[in-house]
Amino acid sequence: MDAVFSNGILSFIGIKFDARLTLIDSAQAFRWTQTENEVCFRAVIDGRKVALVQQKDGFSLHGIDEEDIPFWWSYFDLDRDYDAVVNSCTAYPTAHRAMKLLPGLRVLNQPPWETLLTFILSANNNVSRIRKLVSQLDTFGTNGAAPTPEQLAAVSEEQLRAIGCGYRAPYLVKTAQTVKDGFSLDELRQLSYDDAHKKLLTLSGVGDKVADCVQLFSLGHSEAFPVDVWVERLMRQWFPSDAKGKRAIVRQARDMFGKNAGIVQQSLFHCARLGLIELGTV
DNA sequence: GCCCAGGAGATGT
DNA sequence: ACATCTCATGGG
Repeated sequence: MDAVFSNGILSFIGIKFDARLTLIDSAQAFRWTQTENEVCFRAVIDGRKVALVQQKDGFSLHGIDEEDIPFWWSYFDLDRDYDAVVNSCTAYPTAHRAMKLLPGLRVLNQPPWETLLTFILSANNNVSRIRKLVSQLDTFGTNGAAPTPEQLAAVSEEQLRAIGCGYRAPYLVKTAQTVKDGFSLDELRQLSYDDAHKKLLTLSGVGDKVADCVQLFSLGHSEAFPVDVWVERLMRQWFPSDAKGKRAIVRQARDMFGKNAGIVQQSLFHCARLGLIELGTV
């Protein structure tokens, strides 16, 4: 894979990347919009306004600063060898098949605070509405960026209900206050998966599933295995076991896939949602 | 009108 | 530790 930077444009050539799938359909990020003949994508990530163009053999980022190249390198998870992940799950044919069906799907490393906000909003919600709520929440931020913990802590529960947050409104206010008061999300990167998970559970609106999403999509904890209604169904059908609750399913998946559990989960999730692999109704 | 959505929190056992 | 209920909101 080659990376070339010139005049605010950073191009990655020779890499498998499906922009539509990774940035929008995969439901791991909710800040990207697709425009202009379906090859251009735009977003404000951690205050950085960027445009991404899908190329035949890679993608390019427009309007970025040279000093932010490491940020974007991490964001798009360019250090990970996805072929190695595919090869790591040959013992589980359905997982191997799912990985091969979606070769351009990557797991992003997003800014933790933004990620925490979006997945608190995700609770018992659907993808299209999560995206609208994230967009609405940006009205409390600056220049299209997500509100900072300080900005959000200054917003009332009533204001959040007014834009449609519903019963998640108090969760957002409390967690914003907690982070404003010194809870460090970045420090969680240095902790083990289990220790970071326990700390995340102390935040309002964060349970096992949301914690796993934050760990997988923003803290580099690739062994995190978020179990939502889709993943629970798919695990019971494609990998039958004696696992009773969701916690047991998480343990099962981590036993099967180890450090790659979260990466594999993304492909399984999308194959189920898109119907690429049959998922009956039980 | 009913059921569902990348669930969490409170309560009761 | 586990089951059950409630919590807004919009879309199918």
